[in-house]
Amino acid sequence: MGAMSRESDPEPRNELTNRLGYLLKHTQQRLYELTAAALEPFGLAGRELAVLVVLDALGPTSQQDAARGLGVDRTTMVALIDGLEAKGLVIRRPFEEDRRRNVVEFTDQGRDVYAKAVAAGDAAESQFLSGLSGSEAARLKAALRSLL
Amino acid sequence: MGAMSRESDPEPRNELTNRLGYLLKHTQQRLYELTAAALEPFGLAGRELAVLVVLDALGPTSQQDAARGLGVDRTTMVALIDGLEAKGLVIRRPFEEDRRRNVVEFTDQGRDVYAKAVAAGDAAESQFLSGLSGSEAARLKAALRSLL
DNA sequence: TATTGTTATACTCTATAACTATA
DNA sequence: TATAGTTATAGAGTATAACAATA
Repeated sequence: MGAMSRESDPEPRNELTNRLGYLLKHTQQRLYELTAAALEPFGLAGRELAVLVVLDALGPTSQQDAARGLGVDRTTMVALIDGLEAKGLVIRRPFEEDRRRNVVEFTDQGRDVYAKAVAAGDAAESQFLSGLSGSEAARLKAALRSLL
Repeated sequence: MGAMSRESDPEPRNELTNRLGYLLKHTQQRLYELTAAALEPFGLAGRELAVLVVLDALGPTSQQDAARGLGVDRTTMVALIDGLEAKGLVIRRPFEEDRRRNVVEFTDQGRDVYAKAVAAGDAAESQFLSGLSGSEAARLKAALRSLL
């Protein structure tokens, strides 16, 4: 068995799995795939649910603030809101006190879909974390939070 | 202070920071930026170092196996090896026992740059983790590893 | 028939620059 | 002068499809 005979052993990775960058990237990717599958019945992408979570957290909000809350550029938020609005989940309203801004808020349908989608997302997250104990999962989140 | 006055409070995020997907994506992104800065003096991108780590872990390897080890498609690996070969860090050799394959291996310069770059990458990772205790950091890695 | 490397191509996600309107 | 939203555009990073050489 020389070094060229690894085709029967696709995952040695002893070194890679000690690298934080590798671990973060691949866990993120796997959770993203799980979440995408869980959200598919609602016609929502993972990042669309993230926008709705921000809107829910902030209440009726300008696109700029929503973008800041999500950590993306405001030009990126335009396209995200376009998509959510096309699906009838949010609406843009003019903001009278500062007419440069829009107010973005849920539609009734949006609230309904959001409630179901966020539950499905949470279930996917729980399933993803099912190999960890409750306190291990909590410590994982706490550690990540403190790194940000 | 209505909901539209958040421009002075760019990071409420009480809900977002409880979502694992958000935490993973953003910690990954921040570490990636730190690592990219640390590797810049060596003319290496973060994912190029990752390829070199795989090559180091596997020894002289086919492109296909390197791709599997990194979790990318083999067509993606072609471009990555192209870049590393153009920088003189690795070479492709024909593999006589199976002439469909290349053997990819380090050049002398590649070994040298790799040693320095991986040290710089490790330093960036340590700095990123400096807010955690040693055992917290170890538990974080262990938790991520067990999720994969 | 299956696999390796390659190319051409396209898709997703994101940002930068420039514009309009408002402040 | 500065900010909010928008558009056009471009750049990463990635994958799919199709091909030649080889097994």
